[in-house]
Amino acid sequence: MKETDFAKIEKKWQKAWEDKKAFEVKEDKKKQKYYVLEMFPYPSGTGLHMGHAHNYNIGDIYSRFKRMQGFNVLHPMGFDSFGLPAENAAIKAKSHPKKFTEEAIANFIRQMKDLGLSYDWSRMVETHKPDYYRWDQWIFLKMYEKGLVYRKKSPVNWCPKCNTVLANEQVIGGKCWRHEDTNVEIKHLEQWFFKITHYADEIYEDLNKLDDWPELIKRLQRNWIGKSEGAEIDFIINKEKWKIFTTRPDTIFGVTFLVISAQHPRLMDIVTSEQKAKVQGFVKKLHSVKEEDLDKMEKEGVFTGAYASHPLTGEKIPVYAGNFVLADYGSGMVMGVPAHDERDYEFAKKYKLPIKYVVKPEKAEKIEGAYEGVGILVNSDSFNGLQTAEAKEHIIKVLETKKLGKKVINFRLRDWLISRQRFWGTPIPIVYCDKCGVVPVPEKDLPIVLPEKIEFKGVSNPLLQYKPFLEAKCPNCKGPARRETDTMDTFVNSSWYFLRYCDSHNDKKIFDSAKANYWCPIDVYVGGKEHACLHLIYFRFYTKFLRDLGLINFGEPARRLFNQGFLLGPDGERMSKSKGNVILPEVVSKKYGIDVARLFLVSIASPDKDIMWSDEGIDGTFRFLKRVFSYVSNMKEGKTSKKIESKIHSTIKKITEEIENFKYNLAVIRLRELFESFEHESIAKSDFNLFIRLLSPFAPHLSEELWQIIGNKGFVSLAPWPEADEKKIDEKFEQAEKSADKTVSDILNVLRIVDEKKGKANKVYVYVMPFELEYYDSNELTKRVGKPVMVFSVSDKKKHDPQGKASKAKPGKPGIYVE
RNA sequence: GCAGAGGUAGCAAAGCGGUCAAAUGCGAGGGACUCAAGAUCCCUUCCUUCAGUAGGUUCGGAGGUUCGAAUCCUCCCCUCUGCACCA
Repeated sequence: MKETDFAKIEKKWQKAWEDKKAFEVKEDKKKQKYYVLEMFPYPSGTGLHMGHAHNYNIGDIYSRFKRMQGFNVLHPMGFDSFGLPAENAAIKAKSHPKKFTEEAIANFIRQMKDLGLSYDWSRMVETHKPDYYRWDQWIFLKMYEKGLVYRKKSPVNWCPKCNTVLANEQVIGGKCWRHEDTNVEIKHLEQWFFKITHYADEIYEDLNKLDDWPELIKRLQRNWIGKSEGAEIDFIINKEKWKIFTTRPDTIFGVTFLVISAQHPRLMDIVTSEQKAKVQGFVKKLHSVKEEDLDKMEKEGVFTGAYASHPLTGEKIPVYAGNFVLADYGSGMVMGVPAHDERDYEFAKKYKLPIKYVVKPEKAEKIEGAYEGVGILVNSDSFNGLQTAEAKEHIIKVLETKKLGKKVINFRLRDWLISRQRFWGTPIPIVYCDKCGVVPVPEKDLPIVLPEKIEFKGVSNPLLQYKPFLEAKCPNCKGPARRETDTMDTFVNSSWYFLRYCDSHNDKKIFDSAKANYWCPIDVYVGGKEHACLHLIYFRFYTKFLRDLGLINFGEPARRLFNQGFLLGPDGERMSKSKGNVILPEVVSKKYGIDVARLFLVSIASPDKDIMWSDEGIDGTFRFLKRVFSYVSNMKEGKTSKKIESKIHSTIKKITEEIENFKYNLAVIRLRELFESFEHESIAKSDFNLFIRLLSPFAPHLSEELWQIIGNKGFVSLAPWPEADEKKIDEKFEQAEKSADKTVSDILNVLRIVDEKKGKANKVYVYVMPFELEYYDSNELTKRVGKPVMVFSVSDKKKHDPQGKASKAKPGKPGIYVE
């Protein structure tokens, strides 16, 4: 077999699948649906590399498996085609991003088809097309209607390289998510926000329902959303109520100071004239600190001169301005309980403020510093003796009756800033009218289309200078108005694409609800964990919003999430062009065929682990598949045996479970073991048919070819998945197989020793227990040992056994004689 | 600092209370085939021993639970990945 043949076979079947539309699906009430989705890619100009292939392969295996199991499998693909790289390329080439994007998409599609992925291409979505993004705009208007969109001037994250603002989620450790080396700057701008916080609680709580999501992702999301239950308590400063937020209302009797954020907009309202200069100096000093050093800063504060009165004791409590209190979380002011909070303790020590213990641990412990645990209240008036949890309830209740506080839940999650000062994104459907102000574009005027004739000259958004786009009529008064030039964050596009796949050509509606409800939610969603706090939060938010609009009847987009590991280059580094370690599918495909690569990728390790490409490793997979082909071309139809049937059915059982749990690596090992048994034993054609079906999800093209060679009709990709027949599985055959392996090595060991001591032996006699006779096949042993092997039962009177070796036989360990 | 994941034979990677000296692949070595090489096939690959199927020491380190631990518990060391003052 020539090495290039695999590639040729693959082309043949890719064409056949396409011609027969093998993977296109329709809603079918009679069949159970199954929706497998891989996160769609941004079509980058550099094309698709083996890392992408790995990702899609994982989803493809699953969808092929489910399809064979008889499910009506939706497995679509599309492109997240708005984004900066295309725009930057356009600026450089003085061209249009559409050109770059569509070239890149064409390239991606070609590459994906070469991978033999079983997509229903008829459902493809491309987010840069007006027939897609008009629905982004439509959703924007719906959110606007529901009060979930607002415009606000606020401090926002600005990436100087992207020349645009970023959402909180796109700032990673103070750097831009696209530019690891670029610090994000803070700018004060008027921007559009989606009120994702409206759903904060539900997004948080519903994580509990997502049993089949990785714990890691759920934990990251919980962390990001940061739900804290506590109380808002009023302290009176200058006869005015000032709120603080605390999760520990039970420690209220331990308050010895308050700290207001140095960035608090109303800070100066409470500062006394004597302290004014000091406070101003402090605030000024803070502003001079660079953004990156902010978190390394020591806790510092300055007395404001003001005193608050304690809501329960009436005590006078000093108010400090502090650098460690966040202005935009809670109310921007906190109570200081140094006895029970590490930070407050540090602060109190520094400024010599009193420390008052009000919670005593239940078990006697020596307290040093702050005690943050739970316990029994002391020094707390009528609340003494209560446990932390009950104390919280009681104190809140008392505060509520006095109208000095209430129970509240705070979230760390902020609203989603969606404005981007860039061209290549979904235009925000808003106009600004001198008379009417901010006016949303009516639905009937959608889509607001990005101009095609526009020129790309500089770095800033060209829409700002492009009059045909800029000049609009006010939908209200029909007077002149100016169009919004900011576009939407690309994560908007990817937040609902999975729904559009269900009805991707609908030009009347965003999608047909019945269709979406049939296919969704996604049954298995495959993608990287880097989206834990980005896409995977946004699309959960969108799903809840669209449900509340009445468009869909479910609130979670994906039942199960699978995070695949990264494919690293042969050097163990992330693949990148600059490192020169990129593995391209087309290169590998030419040498081995793509099925070899696909099978190899899932053989290396469990798909959720990071794996390293190895040029030697793939040879092993190549050898295996070549062996299968040469086996078929020399195959003699024989008779099946109970032994081989047992092996087949236990393999079916295990592989089915292993694929179900994404343990592809183990499934592949089982397949190889099964095949090895075939090489040792006589099998029937039907046995081999079962093997091809098991192989098919992993090596789909080659399996089709084998299927055909063996004389089957139709696609093996659409053949039913084998069912394990438990009755045919017999443990003793597994045991026998192990014993045979052991016997082979024992025989060879004896032969070696005899060779050394007495010279060559040429015949081998094996004495087995009578009931084991059927497990030892002399043909098989002869083949493996390379010398004629005779198998006798120990009870056989006519056996050849001059040295009485038969007496050494034990169950599973036959006696051996050589001469 | 806090939280999580992990450390298994030359490498990669399964195993997660007995059936474990530990699947599988790669690499390495031996053999068969061949004039030879390659391909292919068979075998070996922790150490010792040997007409055999035995013994010894292993699964980051140190203890512990158990008749029995790579697998469970405690402490320690190392690696990775998140969150970094959210009150």
